[in-house]
Amino acid sequence: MPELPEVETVCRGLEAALAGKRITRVIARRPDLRIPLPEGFGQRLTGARITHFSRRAKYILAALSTGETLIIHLGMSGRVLISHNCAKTRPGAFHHTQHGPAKTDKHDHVVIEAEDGTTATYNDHRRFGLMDLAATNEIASHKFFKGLGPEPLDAGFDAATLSAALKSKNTPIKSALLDQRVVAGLGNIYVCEALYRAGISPKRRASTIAGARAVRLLPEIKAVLREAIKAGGSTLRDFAHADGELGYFQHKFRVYDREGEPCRTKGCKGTIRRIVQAGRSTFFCSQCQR
DNA sequence: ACTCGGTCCTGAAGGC
DNA sequence: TGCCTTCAGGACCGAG
Repeated sequence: MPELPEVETVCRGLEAALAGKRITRVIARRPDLRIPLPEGFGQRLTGARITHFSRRAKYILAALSTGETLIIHLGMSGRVLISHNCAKTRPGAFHHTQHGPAKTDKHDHVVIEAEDGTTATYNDHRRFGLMDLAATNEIASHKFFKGLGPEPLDAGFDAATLSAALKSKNTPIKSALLDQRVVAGLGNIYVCEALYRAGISPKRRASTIAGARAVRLLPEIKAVLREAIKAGGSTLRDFAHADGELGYFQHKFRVYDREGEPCRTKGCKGTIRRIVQAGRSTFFCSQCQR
């Protein structure tokens, strides 16, 4: 389930592997991802040089020398597998990058090959992900991006900003934080984790978070994201986590997927509960989250 | 304008 | 053992 930290990790892996290189070949085995690949997808990419990769919310943006930007969303099962033509730089930890030609998985939907033989293979068994191409100077007004809220790790995202966004919201805070218009990039896991760290009940109305509770919540959102990026990034040097895995951070979940297990807050006798909010699982401790 | 539920997809896991 | 059902999730879309 790639959320902001996983997407950031994949993005850094792509930057290290492909930035500055020219695309020499594109294979679109399966054009029907969540939305169809754009018209002329392969032709528009082939020959282009990738200037750099960046991330906005859960989207990866690859700026191209052609004036277009390749937009990638990993959905919930999307991965990017990187393989190098040179055996010495091959990570080896992943079966997809063993010696010889990489084995083609039936969910390898798009393969992008660079001039030096480096390939990035987009694999997505549920096809919730997507790729699109748009003019770089129109990205900000592109439908995927125009309604997005602030980046949670930007310095400008402070308690006052969060407060203002929550003030008029009548949904539970859990749902509000999943709303990409409020803050961009959070998903189910990190919302649960941030609320737990801040000691705030996911059931509480978002409007009641504005003010003092937002001051408490804001640094926890930033902290959990930074820690998760660090966990992903720590294994990035060998590109092992350019594939969207959760890195080692999944072992650090304090509430997510821990239903029935004891709360880890010191002195708390609570048990982690699971409830469903807006069709999504929420994990929390009703003892120390108020 | 705002909120909610349904939808897409398929592999994993649980039930009988 | 094996079939069937259910669940997971991000973002969009339509209904209320």
